[in-house]
Amino acid sequence: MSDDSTSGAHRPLVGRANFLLSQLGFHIAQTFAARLAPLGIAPNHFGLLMHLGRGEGSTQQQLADVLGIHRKVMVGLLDDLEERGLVERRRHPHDRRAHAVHLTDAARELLPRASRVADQHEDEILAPLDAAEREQLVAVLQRLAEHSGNLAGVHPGLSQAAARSRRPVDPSDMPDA
Amino acid sequence: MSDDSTSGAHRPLVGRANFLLSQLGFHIAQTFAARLAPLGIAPNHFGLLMHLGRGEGSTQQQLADVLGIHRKVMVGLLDDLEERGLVERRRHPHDRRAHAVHLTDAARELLPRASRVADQHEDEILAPLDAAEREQLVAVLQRLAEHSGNLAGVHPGLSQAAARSRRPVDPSDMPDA
DNA sequence: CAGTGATTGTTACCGTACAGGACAATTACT
DNA sequence: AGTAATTGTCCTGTACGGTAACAATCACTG
Repeated sequence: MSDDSTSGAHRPLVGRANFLLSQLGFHIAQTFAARLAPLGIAPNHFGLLMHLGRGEGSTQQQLADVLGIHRKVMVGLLDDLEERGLVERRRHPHDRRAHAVHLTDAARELLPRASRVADQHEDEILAPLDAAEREQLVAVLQRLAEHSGNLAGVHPGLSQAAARSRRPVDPSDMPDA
Repeated sequence: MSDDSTSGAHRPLVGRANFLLSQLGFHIAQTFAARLAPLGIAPNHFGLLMHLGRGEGSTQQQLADVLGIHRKVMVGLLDDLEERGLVERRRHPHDRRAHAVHLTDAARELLPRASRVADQHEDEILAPLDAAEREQLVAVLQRLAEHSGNLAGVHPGLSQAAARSRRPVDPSDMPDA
């Protein structure tokens, strides 16, 4: 407190929770994208596949609403996934202008693998923590996420942060893999 | 564990620490940028100013090295800050091709205000936690950050995530301010 | 002291990603 | 039937990141 009178800006960034969270979050997003790249999908694709794995047949508009993105972005995401043979745009049974989005068998085979990648990634991130600390951290983060106003399970950077899956994985971006 | 045999992807994202950290980190970066926007700077500018507040006279190359970005990005950052009258590119005393970057009085007046914005922002993010929980969270995050391989106090998204300060602050991005 | 290579800051270029508006096809309402 | 709204898509302009190149200057070498 006594130092603040001189400049007020000397509190280091590494002691601020907001900086640490942002720094860690960005790093995690980067490394997760790198881990997912060999599977041919990006984190936003993974989130979309996860959602579809829990309920198919939705329209693109419904999916966009749930994930908090614009229809146009959903078009691009589904184009990517359809190109990789992971989703199908079927005709909607009740609305002929809408598509009913379904997973393919390839996606049902890929999804568990991607989920395992996420588990491994999480495990590596949390390596310095024991089981009790991990549990406590997740609980705290869930409280913070809920308070932040973000929709549960909806990543705010879905529309932009993960669209660079086309870029080949740069080894310099992967510190230890 | 018993459900994993069916699809393996049913573990919700909200229970994964890596997703929560990425989600929170992104949200924090966004809201922090919005809080900083009225001051006319972006988070990356703030980080640079913070660094300069602790030692002026460095060359642009030295600053770029410390912050882990390319010289070209530093040129843009300093262009922004110089345009806002926050930094000066003086002649380097020993190297006439390099610039010695110095803060202006306006920056010395702005820096404590920006620092207070960061404090308020942190306080809002951590609102659901009491003092002990906050301290423990910071300690845990520091451990994770150190293990992640990120340089202390260096934000990996410095080069890209904060360059949108020109965008006017969208009220829908500010949940409660 | 001349000369060659390396370094600093800057600019130009290119490819990509995102936001906005506009569009045909189809549905819902009157 | 006819009008308004919705769905999915496309087009365009804009901005950003990364590469290469450039003038100016320094450091080293003979």
